[in-house]
Amino acid sequence: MHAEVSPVVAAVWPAEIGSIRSIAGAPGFAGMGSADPLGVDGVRMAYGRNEEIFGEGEPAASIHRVLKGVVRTYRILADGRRQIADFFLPGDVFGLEAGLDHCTSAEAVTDCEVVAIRRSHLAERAMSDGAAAQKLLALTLHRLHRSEEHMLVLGRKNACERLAWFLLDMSVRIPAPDRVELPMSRQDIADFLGLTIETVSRTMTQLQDDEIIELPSCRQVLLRDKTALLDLAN
Amino acid sequence: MHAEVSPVVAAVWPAEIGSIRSIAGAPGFAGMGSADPLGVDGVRMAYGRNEEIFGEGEPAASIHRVLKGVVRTYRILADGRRQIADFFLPGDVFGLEAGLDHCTSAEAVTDCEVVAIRRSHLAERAMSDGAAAQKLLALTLHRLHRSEEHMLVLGRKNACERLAWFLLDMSVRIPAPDRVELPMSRQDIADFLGLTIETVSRTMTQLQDDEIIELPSCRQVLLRDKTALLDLAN
DNA sequence: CGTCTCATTGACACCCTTCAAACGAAGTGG
DNA sequence: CCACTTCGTTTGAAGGGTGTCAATGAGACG
Repeated sequence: MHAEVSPVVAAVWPAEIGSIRSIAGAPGFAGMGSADPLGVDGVRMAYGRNEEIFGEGEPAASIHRVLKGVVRTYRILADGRRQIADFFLPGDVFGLEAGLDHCTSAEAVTDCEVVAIRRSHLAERAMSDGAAAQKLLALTLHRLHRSEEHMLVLGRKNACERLAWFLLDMSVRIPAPDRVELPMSRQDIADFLGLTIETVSRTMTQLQDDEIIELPSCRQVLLRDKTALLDLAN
Repeated sequence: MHAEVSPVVAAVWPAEIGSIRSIAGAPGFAGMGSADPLGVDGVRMAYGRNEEIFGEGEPAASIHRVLKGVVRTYRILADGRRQIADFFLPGDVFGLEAGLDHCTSAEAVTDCEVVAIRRSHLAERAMSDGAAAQKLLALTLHRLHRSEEHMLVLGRKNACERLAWFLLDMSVRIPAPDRVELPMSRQDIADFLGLTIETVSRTMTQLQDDEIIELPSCRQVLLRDKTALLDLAN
């Protein structure tokens, strides 16, 4: 949405730097990035809340791994309807693309830091190192698996089931056994689950009325009855 | 895209053979499999209409490539709701899994032939041959791309837009410029698009009434006004 | 011709969306 | 410290798009 590029840093890596807000404190900012689990060096970057990390149609020169914070990837239709493909938590990789360009956009849900890993470097490495290639494939397959589950949710589940699935998924990924601190807004949840913000809100309070969850605040969810949630989520 | 079928075929592995109907005519039924574009030998198999190729939960020992016919992969909920993940045409690869087991089921939409390629062989090959690994990754990324587009359709498009998108997609993949011979039933289309069979049927006739398509028979669709379709599909 | 399967059409209900307003929390300035 | 604004969330009322249930129609096959 609003990518403020620092004039100082932009000179170094013009196309790759987001806002430098959080990165300012980071020590080794002028050298190479940290070596990713994939075995390739990357460039560390920071983004403010709602800042765009990359946009649909831009050349996909890098894949990204979340270090801190939460990221969303999404596609939008001409009239503004948005479908969030997924939320990415620390450790997760996003921005995997089949073609040369990004076919989804990515934004920071919260202030966050990510490593951008050049595809060219990655390809080079993967070509010679079978284990690295396998890791990359495993990541992609995992994404595919999640996508297919998401499709089932979007195509065949009702609002209540969708939300139950979402909350359970978040509680597994956060991970905090039965107290989930949602990093995203109701609008994000709605666009992730193929619903409207009103339906998400209504369904949340319904689950609370049924004593399945509890909402101390709108970002905090206590999973009171996980069995019921699992039952709903199928 | 289209894999050419070698006349030489398939070792006899009882556990892996579907119906032998179509295979019966094949001559070299006891030899090695044909070399797949991925560079690994596979076992050729044939399946009759609606026959299961693999089921959710079964060990995923192989990935599959369609040689002839059409395949669907899907997931089902406990109460029978089904979401078809995709249809696979000749040349397409399906059965890519992140874990050890299949998390989707696969069935023959029409009588079909597929090659089953052992994951162990593939992994072995990919470990030493960087180009093979890259091909496999590209296939998986392509699947991911389609999944994410499908998610947008399921989460954010109405019945008319979904059907328009589906028909255009089929017309590209078949490929017959503006006469599409649908290989699948209305129920399959419904379960692919997250609709009911009745809604699919009604929407089809609505598109016909609007002179956007024409339905000589229920399996044959003439795309009269592709511009209108593209407009609907976004 | 009868049967079976699949597709189409109709009537009605309901879940979710839309539109609108009220509410609450957080931040700002007086 | 308290108005005031702003943003996000919740709640309400009404309407519409799809689903559900049921009946009819159309091919395929024996």
